[in-house]
Amino acid sequence: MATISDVARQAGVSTATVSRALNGKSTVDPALVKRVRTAAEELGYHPNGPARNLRRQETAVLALIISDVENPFFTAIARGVEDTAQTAGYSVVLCNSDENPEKERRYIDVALQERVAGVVLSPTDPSSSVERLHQRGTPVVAVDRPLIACDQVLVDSRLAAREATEHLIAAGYARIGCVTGPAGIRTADDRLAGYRDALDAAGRGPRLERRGEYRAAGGRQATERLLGDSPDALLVANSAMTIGVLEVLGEAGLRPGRDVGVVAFDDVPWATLIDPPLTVVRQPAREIGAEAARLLLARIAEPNRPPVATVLSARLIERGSTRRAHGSARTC
Amino acid sequence: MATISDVARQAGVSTATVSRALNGKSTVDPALVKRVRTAAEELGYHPNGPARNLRRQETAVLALIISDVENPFFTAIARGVEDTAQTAGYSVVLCNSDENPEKERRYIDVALQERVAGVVLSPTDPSSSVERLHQRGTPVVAVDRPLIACDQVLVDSRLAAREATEHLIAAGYARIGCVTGPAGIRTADDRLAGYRDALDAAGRGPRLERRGEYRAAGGRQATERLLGDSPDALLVANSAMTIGVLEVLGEAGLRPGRDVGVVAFDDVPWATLIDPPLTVVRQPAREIGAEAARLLLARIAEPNRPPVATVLSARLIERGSTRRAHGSARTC
DNA sequence: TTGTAAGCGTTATCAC
DNA sequence: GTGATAACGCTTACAA
Repeated sequence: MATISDVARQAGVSTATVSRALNGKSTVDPALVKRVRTAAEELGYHPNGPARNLRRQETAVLALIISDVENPFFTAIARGVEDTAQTAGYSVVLCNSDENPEKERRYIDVALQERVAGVVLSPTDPSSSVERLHQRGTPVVAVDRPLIACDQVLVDSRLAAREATEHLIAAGYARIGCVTGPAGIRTADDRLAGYRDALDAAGRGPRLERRGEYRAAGGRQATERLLGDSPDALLVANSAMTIGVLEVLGEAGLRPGRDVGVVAFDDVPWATLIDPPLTVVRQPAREIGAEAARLLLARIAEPNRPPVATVLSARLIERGSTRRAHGSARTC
Repeated sequence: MATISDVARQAGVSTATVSRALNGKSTVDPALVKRVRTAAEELGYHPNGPARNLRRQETAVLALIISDVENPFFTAIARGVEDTAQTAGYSVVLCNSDENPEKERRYIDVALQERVAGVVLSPTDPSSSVERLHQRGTPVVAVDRPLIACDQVLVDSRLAAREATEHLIAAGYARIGCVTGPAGIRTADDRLAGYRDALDAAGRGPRLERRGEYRAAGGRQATERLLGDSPDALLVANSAMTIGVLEVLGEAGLRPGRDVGVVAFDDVPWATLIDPPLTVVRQPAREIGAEAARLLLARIAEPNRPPVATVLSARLIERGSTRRAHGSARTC
C-alpha cells in the first residue's frame, strides 16, 4: 500500500511537500500541487489515518454511543448527529450499548483508545463511566438523559408526560394507568413523575403504575399486571413498550380509544396505521442529535466554556386512540 | 495524558516491559506485571490506539456500512454483526450510507484511512466503490445485495417473492400488483422477478408493477399510481414502503385483507398490531449479520480463501392481511 | 526475563 | 516555496 514517500518519489518532491500539497496548506507552487495530486491518484494513495492521528494528536471522528440501535428514537438522533457532523468535516461512528453499562464502558474505552474528537452518549446511568472521558479531557455531550458536569440535550419529559395525562383526564378517562421503564432510567422516572403531577394537580386518583424494561416484553408484562386494576386509559413511556402494551390489550379484547385510551411516547411511523390511530408524544429526535453535535463541536473548539443544558420540548399529537366517545370511524 | 513511558517510569521498568505486561505476552515476571498494572491504573493509562495501530499495521475495528439506519432490517443485521464481532474481540462501528453512493464512498474512504480490519457493506450498487478496498486488500463482505468478487450473505429474495405471490394466487386473488424499489437495487429487482415468476408459472396476469424509493413516500406514490389498475392484492418489497402503501389504502377506504390482499417484505414489530395483522416475508436479519461477521473474520484470518456466497432463505408468515374471505374477526 | 533501539507514516519545525 | 529531520506513542527484533 502506497505511502507518502511513494507519492513523493513519484512526484519528484519531498514528503513534506506532498503533505502540504494534499492538505491544502498555505504556500505550495500550483504546478507542484498538480504533480502531487496526479501522483497520489496514480498510486491510489490514501493517507494513513493512524499515522496522521498519532502525529496530529487528534481525529476527525466522533463517537455516538446509544442505548438501543433498534429504537427509532435513537436512530433518528443518530441521523441528526451525523448530518451536522458531516457538514463540519467529521465522521461519526455509531456504537450500540444496548442499555448495558458493561458494553457502554467497553465502547467508551474504545473511544478513548482511538482518541476520538468527542463523544455523544445516551448514558445508561447518570454517573456512567464518563469520568474516564473527563479525566482524559475528551469532550462529551449527553443526550436524552442527564449526566453530571456535561453539555446535555434533553427533552422536558416530565412536562410532556403531565400534558399527556392531562389530555387523558380532559378526555374523560377516570382510571388512568402509567406504564414506564426501569427505575433509575431518568426518562422513565420523569415520565412517571409527570403522570403523578397531572393526577395530583387534578386531585385525581388512583395511581396505577407499573414498570418494565424498555422493550416490547417489558410493556407486555407491565400491562398484564396492570389490567387487574381495570384502567380505562394508559400512558406508555416508550415506543418499544407500546408494542407489547397494544398486543396485550388486543389479546384481552380491549380496543384502544374505545375501551382503553392510549397515549404513547414517540411518534412511530406506524402510529397512523393502527385503528384507531395512536395519540403520541412526539420528541424532536433529529433536532436533539443535531443540537448535540453542535454543542460537541463547540466544546471541541473551546474546551473550557461552561457546560450548557439544552432542553427541547415534546409535542402531544392527538389521534383516535384517546377519543373516548366514538372509537374508529371504520368500526361499525 | 499518560503514555507508556510514564507508566514505565512509575513502575521502574522499561517501556518494552510495560507493553509486554499489558498485552499479556508470554514471559514477564508476575511481580512486574502487577507493578505495571497498578502503575497504569494509578495514571489512568489508556494505550494510544493510533500509535498502536500504526505500529501493528492493523486494527481491531470492523466497519459496517449500511444503507439505512432507520430501517429495522438493517439495524437487526447490525446487531448480528456486533454480537459475533464482540466475542472475537472486535469493535464495530456503524456508518449510514443513506442509500447514497456518495456517502458510501466517503465512509469507505474513512474505513480505508483508519485501516479498519474489515468492512461489512450493503452496497448501493453492485460495482460500488469497493475496488478501492480490494486494491488495498481490505477484506469486505457484502450483505443483502451482491458485490463482485466478495464474500456475500444474501437472501433468496426472488424465491421468497415468488412464494409470496403464489400464496396470494392460492388465496384467490386475481389482480395482483407488485410495489418494489428502484431499478438497480438488486433486492428490488429480484423481488419483482419473483413476482413475475409466480405469475408466469401460473399462467396469470396482468402484471401490475410500480417502482418507488425504498421509503414510505416511495410506497405512497407507487400505490397511488397502481390503484388506477384496480389491483385486489399487493406484494410490497420493503417495510418502509409498506407504511406508505397502507396509508394510501386506508385513505382510499380499502382495507387490507378484505378489499386488498397485502403481503410485505420484512417482519416488523407492528405487523400484528394492525387490523388485520400483516402477512409478511421474514428475513433472518440477525443471522445475516452474524454470518457476515463470521465470514469477515475468517477472511481476515486467511485472506486468500476463495470467496463464498451464503444464501439464506426467507419465510412466509401468513396472517390476516391475505385471508380473502373473512377479513378481521373484530370487524362486524 | 528484561532493556535498548529501530521504525510504523505523518506533520511541523527549522533551515535553506 | 521547498527539503531535511525530529517527533508522535507504541511494538518487536535483537542484545544482554
